[in-house]
Amino acid sequence: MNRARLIFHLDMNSFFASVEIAYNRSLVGKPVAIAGNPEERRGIIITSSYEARAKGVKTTMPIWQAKKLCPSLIILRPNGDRYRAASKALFELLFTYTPLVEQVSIDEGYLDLTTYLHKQDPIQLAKDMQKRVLTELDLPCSIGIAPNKFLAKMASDMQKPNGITILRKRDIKQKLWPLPIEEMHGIGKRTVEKWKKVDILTIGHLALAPKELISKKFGERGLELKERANGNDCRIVNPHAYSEYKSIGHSTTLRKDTKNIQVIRATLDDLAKRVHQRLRKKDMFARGVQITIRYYDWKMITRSHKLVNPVQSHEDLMKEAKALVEKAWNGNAIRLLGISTYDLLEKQHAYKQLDLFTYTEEIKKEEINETINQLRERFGEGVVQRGWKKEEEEQ
DNA sequence: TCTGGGGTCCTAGGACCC
DNA sequence: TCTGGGGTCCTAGGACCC
Repeated sequence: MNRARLIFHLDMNSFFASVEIAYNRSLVGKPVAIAGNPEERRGIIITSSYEARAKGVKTTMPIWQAKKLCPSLIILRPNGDRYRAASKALFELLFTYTPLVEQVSIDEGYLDLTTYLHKQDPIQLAKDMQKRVLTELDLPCSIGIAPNKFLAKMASDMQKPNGITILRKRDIKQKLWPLPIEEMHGIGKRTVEKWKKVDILTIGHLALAPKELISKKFGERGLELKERANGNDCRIVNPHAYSEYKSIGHSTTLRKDTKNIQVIRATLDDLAKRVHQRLRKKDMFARGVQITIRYYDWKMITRSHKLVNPVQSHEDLMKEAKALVEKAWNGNAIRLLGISTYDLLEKQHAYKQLDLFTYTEEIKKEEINETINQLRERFGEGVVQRGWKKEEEEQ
């Protein structure tokens, strides 16, 4: 049988807020929140420090509501460059332990330390890692230690901030199964009620539920979750997973819901420009374009289109997006617009593909010319010309 | 004054081909 | 007159996560 693995899940604690506090030590111990434009309606809480959370401030809460709960709340605009720089430093640090680091998002990742760790105590190793992140980057984190990704993820959530939690398979009955079903990673608030309806209220209920019931009500996905609830998860730690972009897009909530075609067009143009800039920066082309419309009533639709030739330019993206929006828009007031690209190709592959296209066109032309020459040789100029003429007429 | 913006993955139906 | 089944691609929608 396979040897048991040793997987760490490292999760930064209120990452954006912690980075801001690391930059400005006068914020230490204060309720800090990161939020979008406070003057506009898109001003929602993105994340907040533990002092703010203690007052009830939560992610996605509108600013005015957070202020009501915590009048002394210090609100900061997000500073993406800072967070990306901190994230880069974090993962560089993690890579000093093992090359088997899989970044999952800007602030969390898995490490496979199975071969790295011969005799060393995993808890000691985690303590060392956590201490280095804290002293070298001024940032707090929690670490989960387990034989697989799912258990490591659940473990890192159990103690925050600055926790280290070990979750062995033999611990799951006691530590994992009592948790309410909504705390299971992979079960969101949209399906909680569906689980509860069949009397699955805890992770333990899921683990012990009859396979037939799960399969019937929740399909393949449900069976997979049941396996995980039993502590089984054989997904590997893949260091390349994060860099392989599957889609690149932008979306924006408009200042006001609108039916104004000029506003819609200008917004699309801006989105197309930004998507183009990101594609160009990554040297990528897209073979698919998708638009998103969210209406005033929160109803959302998407329309997508596959392309024969990969695109990257602002103009091409705008052309595709505009056509999709014009076709899909039902005339109701629009709240949000988005453009996304998918089926991405790196530049050299895109060129290869374009070249191949040109190449086959060339071959076709050559073949046709050759045929004409052969006809000329056999029948003389007149016949050939009549032949071409005839074809044109038919078309 | 309810509810951002970046993503991934899964499902289901229809078209089309063999 | 009736009429299989599998595979792939495309599209739309939705759940979920950070």
